[in-house]
Amino acid sequence: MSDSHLRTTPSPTPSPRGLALKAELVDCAVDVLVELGFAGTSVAEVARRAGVSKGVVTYHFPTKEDLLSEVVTSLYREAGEQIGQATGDSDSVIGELATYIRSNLTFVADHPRHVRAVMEVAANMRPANGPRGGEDPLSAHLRELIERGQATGEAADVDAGVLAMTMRASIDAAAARAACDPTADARGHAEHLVTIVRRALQATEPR
Amino acid sequence: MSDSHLRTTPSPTPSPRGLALKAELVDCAVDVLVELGFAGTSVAEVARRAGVSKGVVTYHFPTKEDLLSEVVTSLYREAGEQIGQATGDSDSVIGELATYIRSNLTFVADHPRHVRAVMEVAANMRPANGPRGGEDPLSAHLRELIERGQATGEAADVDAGVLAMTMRASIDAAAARAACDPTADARGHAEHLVTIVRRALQATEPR
Amino acid sequence: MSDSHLRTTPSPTPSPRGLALKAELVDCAVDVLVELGFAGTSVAEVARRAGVSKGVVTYHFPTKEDLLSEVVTSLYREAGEQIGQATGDSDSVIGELATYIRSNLTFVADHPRHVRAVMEVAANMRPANGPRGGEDPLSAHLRELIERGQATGEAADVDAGVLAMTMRASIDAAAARAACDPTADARGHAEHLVTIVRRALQATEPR
Amino acid sequence: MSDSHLRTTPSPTPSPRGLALKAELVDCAVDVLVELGFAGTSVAEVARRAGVSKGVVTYHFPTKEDLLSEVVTSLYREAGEQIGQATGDSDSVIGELATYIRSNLTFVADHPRHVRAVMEVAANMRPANGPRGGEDPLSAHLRELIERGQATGEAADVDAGVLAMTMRASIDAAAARAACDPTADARGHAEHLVTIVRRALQATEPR
DNA sequence: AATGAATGAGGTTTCATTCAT
DNA sequence: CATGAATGAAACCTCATTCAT
Repeated sequence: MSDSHLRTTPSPTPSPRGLALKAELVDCAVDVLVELGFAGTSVAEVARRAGVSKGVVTYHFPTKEDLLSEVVTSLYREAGEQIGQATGDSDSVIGELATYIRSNLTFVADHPRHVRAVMEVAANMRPANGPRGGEDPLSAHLRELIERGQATGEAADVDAGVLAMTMRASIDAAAARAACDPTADARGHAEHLVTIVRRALQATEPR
Repeated sequence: MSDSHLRTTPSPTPSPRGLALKAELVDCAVDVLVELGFAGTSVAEVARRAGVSKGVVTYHFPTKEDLLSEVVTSLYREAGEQIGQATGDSDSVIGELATYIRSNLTFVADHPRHVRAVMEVAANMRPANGPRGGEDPLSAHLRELIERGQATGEAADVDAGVLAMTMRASIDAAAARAACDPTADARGHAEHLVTIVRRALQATEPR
Repeated sequence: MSDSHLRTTPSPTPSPRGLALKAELVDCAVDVLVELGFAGTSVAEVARRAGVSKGVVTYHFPTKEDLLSEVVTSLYREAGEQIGQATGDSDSVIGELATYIRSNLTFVADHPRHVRAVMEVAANMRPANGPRGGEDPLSAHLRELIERGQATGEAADVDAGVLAMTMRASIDAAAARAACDPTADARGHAEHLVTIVRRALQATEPR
Repeated sequence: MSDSHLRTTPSPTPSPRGLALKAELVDCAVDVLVELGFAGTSVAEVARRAGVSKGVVTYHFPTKEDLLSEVVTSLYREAGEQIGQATGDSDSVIGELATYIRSNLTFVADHPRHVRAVMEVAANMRPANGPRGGEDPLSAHLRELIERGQATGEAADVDAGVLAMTMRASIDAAAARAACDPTADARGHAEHLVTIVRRALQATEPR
């Protein structure tokens, strides 16, 4: 008890004040990313928009990377909460795909700027070990879902990998659009995309 | 050579030598963009790879933006030439869409690095007049094509705008993949995407 | 404790608690100076090692310079106490010199880290009034001792100033060595240095 | 011949202009080191004294460490040239020691500021692998010289390591003094130190 | 046409210090 | 007494750009 007060960096059990400011800084970083792009995003600009000194930013986020990582992480956190509780017809694979698309694009419609900011970061903050090939994990999940449907005969035999990539790409494109264009209708996009996917996977009528 | 007085800007009737060097510089810029990303791309690095002094670069491209614009423009030029002469079944809309997909992804398969470089630039070098909303012109062209097919009854009544966006997004995603992952099969992607689009546009009950 | 109104500077009649903490902070500063060097010594690092917040340090030592000065002063205080009570053959000058060397290097052998820390500070924290020329006071004291011996004929006629500087330099070098290298033998150095000095001061032909 | 003009960093075959400026920058760095100390030495201050912009310094010395290293290296280069051609009585070990002392302190007397600057750098720019214990190589050379004399019986049996350290320390102390105090007499110091060393090594009269 | 040199703005980060609680 | 938060100056470094040769 006597020696429980260490630390010279932000406390692990942060004061509400500090917590609120951190969130505010992340918000400002999102704005800057969306409006000025990754290359145009500087710690100084974030501080300026938050109305604090540059030092405040580096106090809470010792490194620029820390700040941007938090932009990404906080979105994932929110997405996890919101999407996690979205459940649809999980009895059919096509139903699951529809739920996936809808919950994704609903989330996008609710947080267009944050989503765009994360895309900006993801596109530019490359992992240390060079550009990674391989399949995107989000697509991979979709692909497995599709393949499951194909195994049961519920879904037609189109290439699962390509369809998965296409779905993800379509969702991301709608997200990008929604972030820049307030008139864009992400939820409408979802419905139409569901239709497209459904038609693509429709078992061909055994004449 | 025609006249001997000093010029301080690149000749309006450029010498073949100068042209070749410009092309070389663009090539090197592509390499740097692919390997180091937009943020890592500096004039100095391009010059180093080209084996020339930094001054040479700024002589031919007064501004960094000029150089990067040329990276983009030259790809469009090449793409226009190669894709322009690709003709398929232009009697059916679905045939035209297939040709579009195939020629696009064939081009991507042939120039993966250049394509990746342009994506890098496009993602980061935003137009001066803020983020533009509205429909991407490439998607718009596809949408019109689809709508034409729907008008004739050849294509089913899925949302043309969403399908167009989805097609473009799928093509771009495959391009991004191909640029990073030499084992990726852009042409295979094209065929599978054609299938997906065909199924999506198939009139529902031809019975 | 005598009065209960707020104070904003450390109490003039410091509590034992405060005293102990100040000593602890000085100790930590010594550690940091030794391990990270002057340039690497920050208030934050000292606080971290002491397990207190940065504010505690600046509370007890309003200025970084105050802290480092205390590092120096406290060593001098300890040295004064320990060396002051060291007495040897004070009947002969050479005996006094030997005692000086031995007590100095004994002290060094007992406090190698603190000594190193002070050297780090002394080398970098220069007096406000520019670099001081002139004779180092410690050397001056030695010089006077030697000159006294020369006046009585006990010591040979070598240059007292140079010998004094040389002795001090040798002691400091041994101190520096001892601080970095735990295998160094400061006390052995003392004996050998005594021998060297004795030979240097030996009347030439006692015959 | 056509492709012999690479490089975007200072040319390996530098123009006389660049060479002169580099030397000037090193000179200014020496001044700053002497007057402001290691901790007070900033690239900006060096640039200010040289009357050039900060960028010029980092153009010629990409890193602060590069600049300081050059301060050290250039002194060693000059010292090597000047001391290398100093030859004295190399028939006796004591003669060699005297020559060593004299040539060292002559050099010091000729370049007091540069020497002081290098000491400043050496004291603070610690090698990456922590503080190194062990014997200083310069002392080691002296020790071997002394031991050689002892092997032949020319030199008395005082501890060679301690005497070597003491000689080096005395030389360095005189150098430090000379850099700050223009009235200091390094050459005089040399003569008196030679006397001290000679007496210390004098074979005791075999009665 | 081409080069090396120079510039200065701007970026990230560190840090001593101050202050409200 | 003690703390976490905030500040702003200054450090090093990168880089697009300009210019004399």
